Amino acid sequence: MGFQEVIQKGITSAIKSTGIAVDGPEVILEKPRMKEHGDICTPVALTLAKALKKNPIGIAEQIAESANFPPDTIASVEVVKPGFINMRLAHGVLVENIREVHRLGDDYGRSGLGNGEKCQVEYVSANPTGPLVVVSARAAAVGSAIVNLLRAVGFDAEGEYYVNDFGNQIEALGKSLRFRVKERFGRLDNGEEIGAYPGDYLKTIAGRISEDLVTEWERENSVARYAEHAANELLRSIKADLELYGVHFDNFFRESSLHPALVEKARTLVDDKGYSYLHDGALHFRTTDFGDEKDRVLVKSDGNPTYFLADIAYHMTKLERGYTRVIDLLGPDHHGHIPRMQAAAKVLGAPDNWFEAIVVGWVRLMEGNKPISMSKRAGEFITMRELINDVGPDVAKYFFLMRRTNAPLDFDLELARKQSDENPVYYVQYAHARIASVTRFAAERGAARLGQKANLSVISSPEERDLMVHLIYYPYVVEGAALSREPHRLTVYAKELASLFHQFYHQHRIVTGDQDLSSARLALAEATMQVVRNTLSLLGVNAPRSM
RNA sequence: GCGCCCAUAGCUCAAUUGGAUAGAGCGUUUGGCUACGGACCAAAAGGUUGGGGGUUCGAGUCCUCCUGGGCGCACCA
Repeated sequence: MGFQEVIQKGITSAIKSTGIAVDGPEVILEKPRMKEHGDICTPVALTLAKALKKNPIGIAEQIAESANFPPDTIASVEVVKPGFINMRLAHGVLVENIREVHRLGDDYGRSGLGNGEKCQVEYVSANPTGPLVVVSARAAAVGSAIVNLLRAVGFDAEGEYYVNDFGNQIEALGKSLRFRVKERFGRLDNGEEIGAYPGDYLKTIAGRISEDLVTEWERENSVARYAEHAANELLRSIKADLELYGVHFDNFFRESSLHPALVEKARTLVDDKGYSYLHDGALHFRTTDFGDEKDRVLVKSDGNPTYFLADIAYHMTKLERGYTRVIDLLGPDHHGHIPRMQAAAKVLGAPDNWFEAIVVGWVRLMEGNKPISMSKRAGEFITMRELINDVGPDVAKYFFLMRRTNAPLDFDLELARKQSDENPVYYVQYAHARIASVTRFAAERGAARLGQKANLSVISSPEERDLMVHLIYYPYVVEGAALSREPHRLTVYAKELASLFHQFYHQHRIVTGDQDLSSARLALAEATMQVVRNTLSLLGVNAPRSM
């Protein structure tokens, strides 16, 4: 049981034992914004005052007086102004937490909250019609961080990439590749145009196709060969880019594998539930019954299934595969899909809240304060690979994870390139490297082993205490970030942790002639290093021991 | 026109999901190492949270209207 649960229990039973309320509200604990307000506080008396129409201060005082906590957890309880109960943690609980960090190591911050529940995060899922661009880089960073977070709190989470290797866009891709191939061998017809995908990358792919193969494909007179080849080549390079970025998917699911059987099955399912109807020769899904603004087409009047129907089939497989919850990361231009997918989930028989959509906000690349213009149509855009080559995977990921996921993001390349104190990534990594360096120094002095058995009661300065308080909150930050799917909380936490360490380091020398003090401070520094590493690991960012 | 998202210090962003005096970094000004990493630390200045109204003990956060920006509103994916 964590320290918060212990406090919660103490307050809850105080509310009951004093007879303030038989069935009190959930005791919400918060970290006060200001240090003067203690280490932890609760506004529960304010909530109670509202319900009971009594004076909140009085209630708070009653709770404060009768609350019992295990020894060495709470040092002081104070009731202030409107009715807050502010508490100060005892040194013992902070010390015990440092030992906990050492004991658990990489597992500190992990929990079994999710009970091994099987869930899935689908992200990136960009069409294999070109290289990944920067918005996909953001989705990749966010998606993989969410998977890491869910695993950390005990969910059996998987990351999946849905490959749209079917349909009109792929056919258009085939045509464009065919153009590049004919261009290369000088076989272009008069007035022939490249079509939808004019980017140079198809030239590269065309350049690797042998003339024999081309002759064979031309004999079949089918763009399908070109399309299949292009999609496979592009998917291969997308996978390579993701590998370079350090983002690993558990599965790549191809849309083509849904056709035709599963797509047909999905259509039948909607039919059988009575939500489909024919209109103008096309089969429609009455998604308006579930709050969508208009009904959506499932089968076009030419007999071909829409993307939406395939997507229903895809989510049908997710349900069949036993995920109790699926989280889809959607591009900023796809937020309109949410209502129809919710409708689909209902008709598929999924439980409430089974389908969850997160919209990843736009990314605007900046060079200082000058936006970089990009046009996908003209084939001019900065790819994810170019971004990684420019600033490195760690910086790229960290920048994407600093902002709330659904908010638009300005990515300043000029700042990202800087290896200096202006760059927030290095600030955090520097703290880790600095501690690693100190431990090396301590080892030379033979002080390293002392850290393990340190008597932490000898440290008591404000800087040390602030650091310990921040460390004790880490598991709750992980939990909150996971449950709210907000990985950016981790970057905020990491920055604060690094800052508190730097303050401590600046104020106190760790390795001194005083062995007791040295080993105690070393134990604290090493615990900090461990938590920095755990945090960065969830973000998918390296924690270098030197830089 | 309808719907969704965004708007917080000069810039980039936080704000424990309705809590206390809205906080950091960068930039600006000023100061700080003869010992463990100066990619660091400290101090100052910087705000009508886009605007009006409402809900209540309490609003950046919730409801409403308005302004400005982005994106959707295909028998495309």
